[in-house]
Amino acid sequence: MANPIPRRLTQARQLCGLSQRQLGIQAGIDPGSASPRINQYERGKHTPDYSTLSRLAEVLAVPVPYFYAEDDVLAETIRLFGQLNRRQRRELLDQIKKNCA
Amino acid sequence: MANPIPRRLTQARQLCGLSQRQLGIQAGIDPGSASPRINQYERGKHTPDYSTLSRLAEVLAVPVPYFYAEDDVLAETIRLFGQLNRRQRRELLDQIKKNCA
DNA sequence: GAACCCATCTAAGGAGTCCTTAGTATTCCC
DNA sequence: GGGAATACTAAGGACTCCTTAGATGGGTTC
Repeated sequence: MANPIPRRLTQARQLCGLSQRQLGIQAGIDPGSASPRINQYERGKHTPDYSTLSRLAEVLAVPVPYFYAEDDVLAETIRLFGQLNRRQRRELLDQIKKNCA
Repeated sequence: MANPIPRRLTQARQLCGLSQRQLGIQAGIDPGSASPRINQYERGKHTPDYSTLSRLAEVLAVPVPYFYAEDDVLAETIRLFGQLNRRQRRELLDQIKKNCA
């Protein structure tokens, strides 16, 4: 199975209407290397470490695990989870537990 | 924020009742280096690449994104999501969409 | 208690990956 | 054409990982 980061990163970035360079800069990457780095990530040439991924997630307003979801339904579930408040998250988890039992 | 992999990996491994070495071997790592590698992952000394993480996830029966969940509620949501069938997953996603709208 | 086994953990260095620099190609706008 | 923005790539020094070798502590058996 292929690393899902390239696809997820591109998806989320384009949804935010950012260029590769802009995304990198907003995530705190040196402006001189922001463009190649994000490009390398999106093309699967290299993989960002956790702290980089964490800052990218913050800029793109998605939870970090979103980048690692192969399954589209799981990816969307994770993305929307990030928009719920604490009570809604708990309620959601309780509901799944019922389905599993 | 700290990388959640160490904590999640330890949690999932212990739930399966495997030793660090056993987990590594079952994930296809060379038996001669399985023990130190898993230990380094669990202690946060090093980070596994995607293909390694993917094989660990398979052995431990969790989705890959589970390892990257900082939030405990999200972690449990992702873990249980992996145990649902396709229809249940769709239903779950539809439910979240209602909550978001 | 000593000899063994198992699990956890660590140091160190060769092997491998990433980040930076420098640059190309394409498009769009003036 | 000239300028600016975007996407993209090669190459090498900088950095991280994987492997090897071994230390530590807890059981168990003799």
